[in-house]
Amino acid sequence: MKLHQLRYLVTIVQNGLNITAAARALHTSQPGISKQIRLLEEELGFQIFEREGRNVTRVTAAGQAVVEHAARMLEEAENIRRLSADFQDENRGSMSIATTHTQARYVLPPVIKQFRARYPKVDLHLHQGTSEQIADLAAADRVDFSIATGSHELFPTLALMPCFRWHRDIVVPRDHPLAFVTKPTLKQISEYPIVSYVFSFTGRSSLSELFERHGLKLEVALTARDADVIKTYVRLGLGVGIIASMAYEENEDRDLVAIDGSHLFPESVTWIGVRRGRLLRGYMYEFIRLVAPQLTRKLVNRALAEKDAAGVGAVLESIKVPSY
Amino acid sequence: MKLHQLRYLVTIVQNGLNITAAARALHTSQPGISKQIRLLEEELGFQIFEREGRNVTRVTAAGQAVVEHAARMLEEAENIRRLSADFQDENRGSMSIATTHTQARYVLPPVIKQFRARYPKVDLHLHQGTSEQIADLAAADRVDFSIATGSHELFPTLALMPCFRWHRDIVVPRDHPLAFVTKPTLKQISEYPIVSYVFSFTGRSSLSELFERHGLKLEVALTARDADVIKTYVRLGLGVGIIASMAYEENEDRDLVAIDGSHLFPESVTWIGVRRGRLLRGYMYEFIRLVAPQLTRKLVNRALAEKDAAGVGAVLESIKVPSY
DNA sequence: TACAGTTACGGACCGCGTAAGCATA
DNA sequence: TATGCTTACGCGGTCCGTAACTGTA
Repeated sequence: MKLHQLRYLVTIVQNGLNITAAARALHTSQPGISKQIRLLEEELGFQIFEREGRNVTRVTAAGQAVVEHAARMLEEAENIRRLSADFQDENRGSMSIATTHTQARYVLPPVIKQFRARYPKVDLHLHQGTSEQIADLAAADRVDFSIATGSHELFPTLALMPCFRWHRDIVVPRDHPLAFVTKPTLKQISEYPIVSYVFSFTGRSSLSELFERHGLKLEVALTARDADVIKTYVRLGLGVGIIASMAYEENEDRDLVAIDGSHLFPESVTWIGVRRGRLLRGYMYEFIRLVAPQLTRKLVNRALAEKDAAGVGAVLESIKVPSY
Repeated sequence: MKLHQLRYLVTIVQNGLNITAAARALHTSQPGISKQIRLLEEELGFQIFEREGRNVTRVTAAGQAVVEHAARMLEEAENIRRLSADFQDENRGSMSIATTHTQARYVLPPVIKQFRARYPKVDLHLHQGTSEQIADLAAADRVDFSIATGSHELFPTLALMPCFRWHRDIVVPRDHPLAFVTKPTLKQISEYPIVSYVFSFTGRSSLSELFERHGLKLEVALTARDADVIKTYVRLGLGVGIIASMAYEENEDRDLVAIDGSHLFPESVTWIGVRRGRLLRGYMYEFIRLVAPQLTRKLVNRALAEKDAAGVGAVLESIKVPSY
């Protein structure tokens, strides 16, 4: 049993049992992989893959068990390499983040700016996507961090740590009737068409449900994927915008009025997720602290050492999560 | 980074930083190990060992971290090999048990007999010793199972699972005055010298303390390490014996009377311990069930998957532990 | 006829063991 | 002088890439 045989094995599984694809991913030749897998199967004394003719079609039950142990071994090997990188030059390395539009556009810029100033030699990679795309990247271990809101169930392998709480703002043009109301009611808002996020209208605790529960009719003028688009159409007078409070920018949005909607809409929490059991580079702890000062190195380590989401929850239960 | 380099590394640590000893343990040459360690250090970019002249004297902080990750990798590798063995011939293999005299002499014989009948091709190794010796064997991962009573704190890396509860018996010759008392009091017993286990007189909840709490004087005639010796001296009329209930044998001990002492002395629990995170062979699950039917395969797996003793405790909290 | 995997082969590399060298107690 | 680690070197095994072959959609 060799480490690279195990690496081949899990890469084949990750590539949908396509050996050629695995070979490309590993920058090596396909025959080499085939042979090593055969040797491994020979050594273990049982088939890892079921084959139909020449093609690999399924993982056997025994094979599945091997793959799981192998994956854990490779993860530890990766941890040792990260250790090595940290001891060689703790200021050099790379860091990849998958996140949603709101975080990437409004929350992260000042964080990234500070981080870059402190660690100029760290290569940064930012991937923007939907929750599902972020989950895929995280599941494939293609990113170091995931930063998003809600949807805990999409990220079963990560330790999700709360960064900050935030609420919704109602945004209207300066001359809009609502601009003169300090604490509008749902009923007052329902008199105008709504412009908000697509995902604010799906699932439980959606805007639609909220209005319905109050016996109000909700007229949706437009659903968008990000606050920039929403603000644009609010400016055009299409309706009343409901956006994340972080998305209202004092300077750029002077022509709009943001009204605190925390008395109307449920609070949300932005979390940062790291694959459990991972070893973080020194600068990664610093990055987390820039996003969420309450997440100390010690706390993060304890959370990452937990073996399931429930354990992580227990560790983080008592920490104070600031408002944005 | 190669698997065998990591194996060399942890073996050196296990052998007190003596490379020559590690080479002997690994059945290979000392220069080979030295070289591989140097290569590993070169690859990682930092020293794992501190050296004074030519001798290895300490593990560096970074090295310690590497050793820990490496140990986990090797454990997983071992798990894969065990998987392999199980799929090749699930009835063949080996199994080693470290246990105390009472368990080895009175509890395990019928268990082992059944096990041998079911799995004749499994090599059995039984190591008898004190709690401390058992703990050492378990810590060095030299045995598959530890079976003992009390002293949880000696076994931090094991998952300790309760097998059965047992109490103490008072044993006297058939013609002894106490032989005619069904439910003797501590006071009645204190009128005779006591013959019992060495360890029954040490630590908290010891016999001495028990008698003292009741304002009684305890006269110790003899302390022994096992019940066979105790019974022998009880036969000689040296005093009243206090032994584990399992140690009274209906057939062999007809000349003695055993009086249930559960109303006088605290109850004990015999547990079986397995290193957490280990993969067990099929027959090992069967062995556990022979010792303790309530420990199902599923339950054992859940216990072994926990990451600390507290987690194991939580998993096993609700199971019913039979009396012997 | 593409595509995926196997078989065959030569070259490069690498780990092991032996033997000799060096430092320390 | 014994112990323990390093250096040097040759052998054997192994892993890789290329190329040719086989089976399948």
